[in-house]
Amino acid sequence: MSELKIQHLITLTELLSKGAKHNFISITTSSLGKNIHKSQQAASKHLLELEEGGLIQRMMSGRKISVKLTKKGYDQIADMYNLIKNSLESSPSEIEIGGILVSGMGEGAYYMSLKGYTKQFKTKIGYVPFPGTLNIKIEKKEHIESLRQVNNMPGKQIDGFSDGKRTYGWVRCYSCTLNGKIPCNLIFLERTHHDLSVAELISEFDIRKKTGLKNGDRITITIPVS
Amino acid sequence: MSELKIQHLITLTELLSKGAKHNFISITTSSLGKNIHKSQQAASKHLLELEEGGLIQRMMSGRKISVKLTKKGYDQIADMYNLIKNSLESSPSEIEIGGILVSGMGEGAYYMSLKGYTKQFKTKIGYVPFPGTLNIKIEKKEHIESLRQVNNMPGKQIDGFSDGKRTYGWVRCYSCTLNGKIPCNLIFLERTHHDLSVAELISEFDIRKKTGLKNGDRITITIPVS
DNA sequence: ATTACTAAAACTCGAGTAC
DNA sequence: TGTACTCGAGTTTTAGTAA
Repeated sequence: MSELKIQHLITLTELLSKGAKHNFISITTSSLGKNIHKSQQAASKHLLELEEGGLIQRMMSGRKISVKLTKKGYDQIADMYNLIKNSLESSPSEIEIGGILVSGMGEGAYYMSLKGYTKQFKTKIGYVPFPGTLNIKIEKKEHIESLRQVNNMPGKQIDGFSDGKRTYGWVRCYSCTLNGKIPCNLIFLERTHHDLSVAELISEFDIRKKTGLKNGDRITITIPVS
Repeated sequence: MSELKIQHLITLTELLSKGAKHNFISITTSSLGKNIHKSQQAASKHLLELEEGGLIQRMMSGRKISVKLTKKGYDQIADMYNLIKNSLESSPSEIEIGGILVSGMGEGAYYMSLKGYTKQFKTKIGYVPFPGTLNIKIEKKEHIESLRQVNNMPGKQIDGFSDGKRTYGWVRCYSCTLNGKIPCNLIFLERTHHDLSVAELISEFDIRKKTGLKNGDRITITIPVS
């Protein structure tokens, strides 16, 4: 992880951005200090230390200083660059939420079968869900937080409607997979907007039947993230 | 340049590489400490400070800690990444050397016209140089250093030869431009290997005639770098 | 105007330790 | 085991200042 003192990285980067890779650049310690948000004295010391460490080549020219990175100095920056780059790239772009299968309120099945919803499901998520939702009890605080995060992401919105007697709220869908393989949709309902300790899943088929999952089984939901 | 304390960047990067961008990851302060080459106490403090700065979201789960980067935390890393990236990329890949045109030793003209050299010039740099070299007096210490750097780079080697009476040393050529436009070659001669306060240029044409440059004029040589 | 020294203030770290 | 406090030692930064 580099025996490079980290504060010097900023200084090196500043010099590099001024073009100090191949040519000597002429600077003053106070301008450098200003740019790295340190005092003139600190900048002067950094330069001295960088030279001592063989990271820069430093010459006095008149009252100013001429500096150029050495190969070692350049390599240090390149190393740090690659370290961050790898961290950024190896970062998986999925949210994982674990929970326990519980029995849902039977009413879900009824609502989801209403014509006002099914027409939209067909066009927006590509299928009419099997009647009935899969309820997942989320136990870990951090998974509830993750669910909150999903809730703040834009999803596929199924609009609410009214049949004259009453109104039915919107449903927001997030494509996801159950236990890494079963495709389904995580849904948020307008009416239960507040409760994030239970996640509801819908799927084209009867998941309980297809997978043999029973209440009390631990499951994992994986939601892809942009 | 970020009000982010730099030492925390390492911690953030470590968390990110463990996948803390989208999901809470479960860690102990001592394992984190080990990874960032700091003590358990330092790791604990860093986490506390990162949370305070709004860079991570932190939850106790049992005896361990669950951590996730916030948008702000992620942005900080991305910012630093882009900063370094820009520095690395905006870095011009040329060496610039300034100097003053002086009269060369007339002998240069003679040597460069020898068959043993001209044949090689034709094949290696594409032309037979105008007889006579252009001598540039380098005044700034840092430009002499730059010249030394060029001298350490691999160039196009014109081999020495012998005509039976005496031997002629090698010549090394570096394609460059004079004052940003005139194409020419910077040459190093075996016999003057040591003196880097004068640079010698050769060109296909008579530069003095073509440009009207006279002794005492300030000129700039630009040498492209891999 | 510069650089860079000294001394003191401000930080950061880790050992010891409480919980 | 865990986290995270206090406190002393070491390090870094800055103010003041010499050259």
